[in-house]
Amino acid sequence: MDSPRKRTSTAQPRAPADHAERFRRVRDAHQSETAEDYVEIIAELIGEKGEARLVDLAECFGVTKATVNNTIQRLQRDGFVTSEPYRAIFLTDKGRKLAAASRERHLVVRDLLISLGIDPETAEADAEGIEHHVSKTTLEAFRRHLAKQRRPRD
Amino acid sequence: MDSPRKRTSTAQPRAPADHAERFRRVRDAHQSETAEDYVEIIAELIGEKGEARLVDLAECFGVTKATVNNTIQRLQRDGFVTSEPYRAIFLTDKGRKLAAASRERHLVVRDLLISLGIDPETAEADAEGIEHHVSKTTLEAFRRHLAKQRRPRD
DNA sequence: CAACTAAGTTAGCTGTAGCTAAGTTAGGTT
DNA sequence: AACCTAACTTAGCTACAGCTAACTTAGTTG
Ligand SMILES: [Mn+2]
Ligand SMILES: [Mn+2]
Ligand SMILES: [Mn+2]
Ligand SMILES: [Mn+2]
Repeated sequence: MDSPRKRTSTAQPRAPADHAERFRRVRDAHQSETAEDYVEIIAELIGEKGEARLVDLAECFGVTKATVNNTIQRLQRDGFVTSEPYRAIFLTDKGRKLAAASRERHLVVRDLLISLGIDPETAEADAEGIEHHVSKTTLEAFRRHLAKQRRPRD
Repeated sequence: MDSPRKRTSTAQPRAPADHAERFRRVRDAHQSETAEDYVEIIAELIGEKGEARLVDLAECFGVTKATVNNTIQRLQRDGFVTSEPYRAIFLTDKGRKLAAASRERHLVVRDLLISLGIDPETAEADAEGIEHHVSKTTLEAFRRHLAKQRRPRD
């Protein structure tokens, strides 16, 4: 007598306090967040050093190797990476796709912040959190704004 | 032989892959997030209906009453709210302060998104997640941008 | 004033994400 | 070939944040 998951989905005339759906989306974003950051960094490491080792990830995220190990197992379970005991970590196709999209979005968010006059250091830091909450629509708007900036008078 | 918390803090010449600190900040933001959203909504409910009831919060966040109950206990433990069994929930001074700051920031973030041409619906939704990752510096830049927009030629 | 119901509470479960401590393995050095 | 050590794994813990199911209370209503 309590399950809050269903929502009539009939696109009602504007429910009073329709906060719930928004908060649900934020919670969803938090779920995807770890995967997005991991595959992005893994792709980066593979690009830079040829392979992604657990110890590099630990250093990169500022967590212990044990934590990374757990996370990698979850990512493997969810089909983003493959890895055999004591070996490097690889991306699946699904992982590579997510990595590419995440990287793109990350850069757009960072550049947008910079375009608003924020210093690159802060922009990079804030982008790391903001990126996961930027919808397709908003990302598009960010891209448009950047394009406009680049050629002010067209 | 593994604790990743310390960082020499000597402000080194730019460590290679200084990602760690950024991710730490994102994790911190996630910790404060629940408190920020709750006090904001509680303040809103008190403003609108005179009091904030557990059942309203549950509806608002789209979670069960049991979940809200847990959260309120944590918020009480952390000094943001007071509440006695079967009674309404009130904000402490600390809670009211956090609520005011959160609301302010929320509005700035939302308005900034709108000012970039994003529809209010999407802006509101994305702001709900983004707000928690916007630093003081970035918030200031957002405010500046909004001021500039409002009076285009000064 | 009794009874019903909505609101709130409690107990007990799940999964994520972090940690420490202790053990194992792979691969380079001698 | 043996050995060291860094890399990795495992086990076992914590807190947060969600859930269901069952229970209790407060307040309204007949
Ligand atoms: Mn990123
Ligand atoms: Mn990120
Ligand atoms: Mn929020
Ligand atoms: Mn908010």
